[in-house]
Amino acid sequence: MSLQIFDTLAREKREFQPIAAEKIGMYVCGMTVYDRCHLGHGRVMVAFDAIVRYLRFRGFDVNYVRNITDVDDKIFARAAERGIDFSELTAEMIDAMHQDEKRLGCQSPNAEPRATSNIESMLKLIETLISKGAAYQGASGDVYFRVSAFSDYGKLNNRKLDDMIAGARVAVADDKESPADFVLWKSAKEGEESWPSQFGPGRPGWHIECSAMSMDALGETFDIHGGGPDLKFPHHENEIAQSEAATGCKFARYWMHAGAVRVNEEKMSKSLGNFVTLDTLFKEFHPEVIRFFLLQSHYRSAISFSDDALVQAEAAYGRLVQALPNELSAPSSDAIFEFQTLMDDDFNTPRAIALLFELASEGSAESASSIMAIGKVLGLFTSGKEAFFEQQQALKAEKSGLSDAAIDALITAREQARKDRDFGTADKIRDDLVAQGVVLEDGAGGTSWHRK
RNA sequence: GGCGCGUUGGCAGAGUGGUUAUGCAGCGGAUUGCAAAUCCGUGGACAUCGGUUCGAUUCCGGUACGCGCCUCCA
Repeated sequence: MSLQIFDTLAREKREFQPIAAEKIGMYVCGMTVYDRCHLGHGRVMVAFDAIVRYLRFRGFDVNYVRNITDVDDKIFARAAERGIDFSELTAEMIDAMHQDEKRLGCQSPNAEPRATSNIESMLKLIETLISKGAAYQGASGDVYFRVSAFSDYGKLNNRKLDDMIAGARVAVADDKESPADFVLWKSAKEGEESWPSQFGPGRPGWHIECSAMSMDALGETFDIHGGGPDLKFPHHENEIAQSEAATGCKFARYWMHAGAVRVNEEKMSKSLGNFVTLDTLFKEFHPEVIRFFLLQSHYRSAISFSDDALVQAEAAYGRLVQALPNELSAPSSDAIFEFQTLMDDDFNTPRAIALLFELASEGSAESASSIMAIGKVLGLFTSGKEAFFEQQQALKAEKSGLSDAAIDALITAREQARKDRDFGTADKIRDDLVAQGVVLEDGAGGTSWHRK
């Protein structure tokens, strides 16, 4: 049985064969830390976290590297707006990102190289590119990558250079040889944050950091390079050009891209302003529900976000948590085998989740343990059965105007009415509670309740 | 204009050349004072037009609609 991965560059599923038998080097483009993460960021984090977890379950020793872009115009602009130093802003956002990630049940990457700590390495790479004729310094002092020096330019996105220039919306700098050339080193203007270099004070262009840091961490050629859907072009195309032009070697062997999160048929994005931050969502829904919602779609498909979709996911996930075993025993080897078959086909998490439901309806102790075992590989059920429901109830209680004590008092009143066979009053109390999101359950041992 | 993706039942979302996806919701039943929860059962789909085929939702081609990238964005 072999693992198939859809490779963006090949535009088809390919059998996965790592460079070294048991080891995988994987680099994923991370966040530019100038603002809080939104659901689109969350999707990339969760998708690659599930992939890494599965690869590890599959026996691979994965070295998962995800960068932090902490040099960028948007960062400087936001810091200036807030009147703080840019490093203060990035420290705050990095911290927030780590919290969001943790709540989503993601394991930390093995390394998180930061652009500001790797400028030396980028300058070395730029130097190499210049010496090979693949880069040049313009009159403005900016250093550009010479796209014409890399004949494979456009291979990731299946584009021809001529077509790109023809429809160019690229800002044309006067000192560029070609509009498609992109900046490697940006010379500093008066008052801008800058780092010293042989090209004069300035800061790195966006793409060069990923080439430098990924190759530093994983070597000139490594196994998997991933990222969000909007990085395919130009970011990843440019990474390939820079890296391969510098080393003469193949850069990443498999390219993986997550699909977009959509809102009303449109991509969730900063520029459209239609994004929801994870932070906001966590106030409405348990983080595990968000993760489950994300995993319910295949990592490459577009996923439609709506409040209703999350409510559906919440109901579905709750059923699975309910089916979790009270005492863990050995999972069914058949179930585990099936899970592996499904995931081996380009990480089919929606199908794996369907398997979870099939196991839930079996209802045996073994199937319950299988749910737990499989869920663990997907990074689900991390809170455990009781804690999950407790946390979820606490979340809902916070939004509710009705205190636990008030609910208990109403239930006591209803109990009395029921004893008096005054079902009209009893039902009225119950209906009022339902209207306020409180559901009663009359059991043998009395009435229990939960918030919905 | 270039490159690419999608269109599956009320909604979400997999997959397959001929056989049940799965979930949420709905409906019927068991249960309940009535409910809730649970359990059992159940209806409902493959945008459109052609082609290939014994047979296509699944392969090929056209059409329509939607979406993404081509500028910062995960």
